[in-house]
This record gives sequence, C-alpha cells and structure tokens, in this order.
Amino acid sequence: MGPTMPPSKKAQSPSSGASASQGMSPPYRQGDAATAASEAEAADLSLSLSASFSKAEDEELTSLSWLHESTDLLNSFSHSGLRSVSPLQDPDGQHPRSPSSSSPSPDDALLGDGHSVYDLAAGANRKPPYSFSCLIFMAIEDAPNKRLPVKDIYGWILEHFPYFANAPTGWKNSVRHNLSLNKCFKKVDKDRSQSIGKGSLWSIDPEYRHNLIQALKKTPYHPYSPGLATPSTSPPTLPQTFHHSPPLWSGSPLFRKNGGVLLQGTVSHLSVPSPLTSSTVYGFPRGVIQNGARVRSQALFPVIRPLPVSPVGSRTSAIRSSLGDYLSRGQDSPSCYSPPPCGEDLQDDHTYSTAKSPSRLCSSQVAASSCPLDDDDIIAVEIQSDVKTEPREIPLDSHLAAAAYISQQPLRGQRRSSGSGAGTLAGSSLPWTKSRARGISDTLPLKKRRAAAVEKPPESDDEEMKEAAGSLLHLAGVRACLNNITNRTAKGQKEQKEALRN
DNA sequence: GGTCTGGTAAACATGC
DNA sequence: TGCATGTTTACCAGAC
Repeated sequence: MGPTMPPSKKAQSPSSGASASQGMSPPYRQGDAATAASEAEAADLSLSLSASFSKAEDEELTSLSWLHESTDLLNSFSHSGLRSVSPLQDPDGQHPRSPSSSSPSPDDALLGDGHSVYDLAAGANRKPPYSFSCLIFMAIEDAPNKRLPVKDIYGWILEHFPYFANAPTGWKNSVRHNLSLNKCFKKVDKDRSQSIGKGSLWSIDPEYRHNLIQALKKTPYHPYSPGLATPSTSPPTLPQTFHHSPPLWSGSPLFRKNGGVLLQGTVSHLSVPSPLTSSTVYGFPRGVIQNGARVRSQALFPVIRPLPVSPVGSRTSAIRSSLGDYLSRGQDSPSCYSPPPCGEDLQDDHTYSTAKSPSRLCSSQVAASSCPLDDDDIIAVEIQSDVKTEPREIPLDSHLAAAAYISQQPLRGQRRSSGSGAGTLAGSSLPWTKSRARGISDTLPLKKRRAAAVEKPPESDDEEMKEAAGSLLHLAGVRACLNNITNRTAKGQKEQKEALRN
C-alpha cells in the first residue's frame, strides 16, 4: 500500500503505547458494574477459546473450520458482560481513527494504546490496512465455494472496502498482479461446457492457506494481529503467541455467525494474574463484546451501498450449482482439488516468510490413483509426511517437469520476479516463481514457448519419465530430510509445551 | 545500507 | 474492435 501502509510493528509495539488497562477508552473498558464473576467467566471462556485456537494450530491451520468451533465460545463470551465492536468501527461508532496515524490524536486518548481497528467511517477515503493478498484471500474465502472469478473479487473488495470505489483503477491491476504472481492463489480451470464468461476462477491454494492466514494475522488492524494484541499489565510468563488467533474480518464466517461482530481485545483489561491467562491475554483479541450488540456486516460499510444480493455469494453459488459435480468433487475431495506446488524450492518461496507449510513438498510415495477432473494427466501424490496425508495431484506435464528442473538447477540468487509478495524470491532462493511451479513448459510466454519448442526437439517419453522419476527421487530425499527437521521442531515444541505445563 | 515485502504502472498476449 | 483477463517486467517505497 505504499505510503499508506499501516504503521510498522515498531510503532505499534506495546511499549510505545499506553497499557491496555491504562489507556482503555471508556467504550472498551468494562463497565464498573461488571462483576468479578463475569470477569472470571470471561477468563474461563478466553481459556477455552485459546485452547480452541491451539487446536487449530495443531491442525496446521489447514482449514478455517475451527473458526466455527469457536463461535459458540465467542457467543458465550458475548454474554459475559463484555461488549462487541465492529472491526471497522470505533466502539462508539463516532470516532474514526486513522489507522496509519502514529502520532497521538484525540482519538488515541479515547482508544488508549491506539491499537484501533480499520476505520470504516473513513474507509471511503482511506486505503484498507490489508494487503491485496489478504483482500483477495478474504474475498475468496468469503465465497461459498472458495473460488471466485476476478470480477467477483473486484466486487467483494468494492463491497467491503469502499475506498476502492473511488480509487484509480490501478488497484484492479494490482489484484490481477497478485493473483498471477502469488502462489497462494491459483486458477481453477473452468469446465469448458460451463462458461461464466471471461477468465478463470481463482481459489486459495491449500498449501499456502496458512501463509495467508499468517499474513492476515500480521495485519496491524486485524483484531488478532500483534499490533492489536495488548500486553497485560503484568508480563506474561508464557511466550507470547498469536498463532492461536483466528483470522477474522467482516466477511468471515465467524464474523457473520457472530452477528457481524468482531471480537476485539476481550480480556486484556481484565485482571487475570495467572500465567495461563496472561498467555490468553496475548493470544486473545482485545476489545469487548456487548450484550446484544449486533452490527450487520453490510452496515459496516455505509459509504457504499451494498449490492442487493451479494454478487459474490450468488454468483459463486450459481457457479457451483452450474459446475455441479466438478466443483463438488473439488470441494469435497481434496485429492482432486488442487495441485500443490510440489517440487518447489526448499528454502521458501518468500510468498510469506512468516509461515511455511510443512506439507508443501511431495514425498516419494506416489499413489497411482488418478484424478479424472483434469484433461491433463494427473497423478495423485500421497503425502506421506506425518503432518498431512492428503493425496495430492500433480500434473505430469508440469510438476514432474518442475521436479526435473529443480533437481537440475544449481542454487543461484535471483531477484524476485516482482513485488507484492507474489511468489517472490530473493537471496539464494531458487528461481521458483508461481509460473515455475506450474511447470517449465508453462513458464515461458507463449511466444517463447513456441520458440523453445521450435529450437528444442521434444524428448522421448522415456527420457522424460526417467528424468521425472529421478527428480521425484531427488525430492524424496529432500522430503525425508525436511521430515526430520519437522519432527525435531515438533518434538521441541512439544517438549516446550510440557515444560511450560509443569 | 542491504534485503524483503508490497504497491503501482506498463506492456503484452489472449479470449470473448 | 474493444474490453476483460492474465502474465510479466520494472520501479519504487516502507519496514526490518
């Protein structure tokens, strides 16, 4: 977002602001009438929620379904004497606050430590604090079938972030740019018989979903972001962790299930001396829930008139119904859902540096199950890691070739292909962009591909298969190595948790 | 100061 | 032919 990017973490460091209890504005502060019982209830609920988040972390955040698991807890929380606020609105709904303002403002005095939320009231004039990657992620996640055409992504962004209604059209270019370059997003080939117009459907690559979640959580104005997390008045004895923070936004299922209410900072102002609770304070959103405070999601965007019927939901629903079995299989059957960027560089693609899915790599265990969804030859590669056992499909003509490529390429530095964190590479990383992951044959532009096809006669199938097999074996070795690393890391974390329990 | 990350602009190709 | 979509490259700025 350039100059309008949210303030740095440094600017939002807890030490730079007033403590939660000191600076909590009256709307955030729990009322004096709140009883100790309600506080204890809130603390208990927060512990339960934190445990739920821990569970989600243990499940590698492969799904947002845990958001729904937490909904009941959150709803219970709403009855604990705390109040809720809109994610994009100040608690009183009257004091817009600049998200990028690092200098104290009158609103800061009201909002305490200044870790406010994205200001909806000024949303029409201010860029949202989310990166385009996050916006796209949210849009796609908000779709019933988790896939959207770019046009509906535009629509979702416009609907939820009125700023773009009057913004120059360059943001659409940025969206497309992100979709193309960011490995987190992948195209879903449409059924040729079911045309929805131009373009393709875009979905979230499950392999990178975690990365996007991490990125979303890093957003300073995300209710669960570190920037919003407020330290308790007493230092926690447990390491600060935000991994238990679910990503929430106005369109998230939890948000909607919670009546259009994002939880913000719920227990940071509570006096909970126990170490566990201190941890919870860190891992729990700041803010309060108000009994009966229900803010409709659409009402959060008063500047722009919501579409009569969500174009995203309706259209994607229509798409899902029209595509029928194809999409249902894609939804229900992860094995036939998306080809992972198997054979990617082992160092990281720098799509997001905060997280790395341990299951990104393919093992040597290749199941011969075929996936009939694609016209291309597909093999399902069973991930034999201890983390995830989902079979993954890999187009023979792309990933095997990619594996061959990666096995033959020496490490070399290369400047990232482009910005926006879209499959970027730097340093000693392999030049493994999103297009690389699609396969060498797909990497080059059409012209170049044609030229290459002319220059280089096609190898025989046997040679290609030998090369691919060798590459897979090569990857298998890396996989085993990474498994060891993953196991050691997991073991260490487990030991650390046990030590903390003791 | 270098690196990383993200935004923006632009050119180009492709398909409807 | 115009437009939307998709890809790629380049450059810039802020954060770390």
